[in-house]
Amino acid sequence: MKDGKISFTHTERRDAAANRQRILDTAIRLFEQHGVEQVSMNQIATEAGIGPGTLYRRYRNKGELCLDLIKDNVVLFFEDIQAYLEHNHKEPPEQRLKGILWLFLRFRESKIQLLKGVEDSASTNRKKPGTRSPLYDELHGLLVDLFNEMNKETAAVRNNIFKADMLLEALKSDAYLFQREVRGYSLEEILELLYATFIAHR
Amino acid sequence: MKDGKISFTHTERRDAAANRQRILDTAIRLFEQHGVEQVSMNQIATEAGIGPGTLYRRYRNKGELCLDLIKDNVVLFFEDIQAYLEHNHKEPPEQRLKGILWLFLRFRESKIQLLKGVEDSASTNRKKPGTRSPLYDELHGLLVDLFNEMNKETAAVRNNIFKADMLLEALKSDAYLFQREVRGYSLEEILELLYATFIAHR
DNA sequence: TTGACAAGTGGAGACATCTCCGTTTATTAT
DNA sequence: ATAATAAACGGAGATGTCTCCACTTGTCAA
Repeated sequence: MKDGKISFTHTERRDAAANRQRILDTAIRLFEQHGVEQVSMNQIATEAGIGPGTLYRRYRNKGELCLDLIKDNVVLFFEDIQAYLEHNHKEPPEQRLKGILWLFLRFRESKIQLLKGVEDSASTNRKKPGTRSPLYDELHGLLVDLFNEMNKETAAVRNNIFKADMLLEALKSDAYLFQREVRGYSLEEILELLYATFIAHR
Repeated sequence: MKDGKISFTHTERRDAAANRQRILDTAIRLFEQHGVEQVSMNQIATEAGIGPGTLYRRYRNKGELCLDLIKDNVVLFFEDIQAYLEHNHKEPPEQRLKGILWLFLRFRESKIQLLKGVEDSASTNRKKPGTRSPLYDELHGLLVDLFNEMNKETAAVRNNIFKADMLLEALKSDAYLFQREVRGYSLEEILELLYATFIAHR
């Protein structure tokens, strides 16, 4: 066999793969050129030389397309977290939680437009009201574990699940951009404020 | 002069007022019949017997229409808060904060669809990224005052502004409905969890 | 090679939001 | 009354999301 292509063909036809690459390239170019929010799915389809139906066949909405564009970064992000936790497993959970928040804030900042794209169409477009992405669930699990480590009373688990939900709520595009642009805080200041609000609690 | 009508005319023509009432009646009927999310502005315009342009002339989007439908309730809600605070001004600030949260949760529950309508088009539709409604600012001010009362150190004001932002974030439709429908909590449970997360701290 | 079939395609069109602008109408000053 | 005028109107149409389905094309097995 030449390479992975043959087994790949079983799930994606070769012409389709080519189209997919053209979509991705076109989207990246247009997003960089005009900003994620300004670019419509129609525009992407037209510039990629395909019909709108073809585009929507692959990505059910703009959010899925955005997500595909950062999928690799998401994987790297979780690897970073893994590495960080291993290197710092002796630190107190408060510290490790803060470290994860910092990693997340930097990730969020680096992919700010695409993440907003993902969240926007997720909220407009969800069929099931409260469905969260696997990304959400994975982070949520990590946070809950750390909160549990901080407070060993089993009665607190419910509180910790809730607290993790609230913390993730605070990290959403809307809330984050509000702090960043209206309140005018820097990344570092937001980290401190999050720490004081959700972790320090003396 | 006959009465107040003349000065009123200066701000709203009589035929326009009639149309406005028809819009409101139609919207209420359709919202109750099909649910806020399912009803389009076009549908409202058609059923009210006016053109879409006329509807959009008065309400720049569905959110503004929803807001107009609960404006009276919002006023009542703030009066409730005022009365509550006056009757309980001797209680500790933690208690008063909890009381306000309870009033808010009940208000939110009673107008859940319309509030979601307001928030949805506010987030889709905002020209200025982080602009918050006056409703938001008013509540925010109340919360900050109570947090400040709980912690008199002036250095904490910044933290308290942030904490109030986070608390309001937690009370948004999205986060609230997630707790309600996915986590399966009752109003009372959400109140306790909010209290434990944002107020009790220690 | 070839035929069957699943995978992929494209574009018309259903619907929604929202704008633009020529036309109509209520009101007021004369 | 009537004319002037500002407010209100309505609907065509621009733009966007997303679906549907008749048609085309790769792939694989025979």
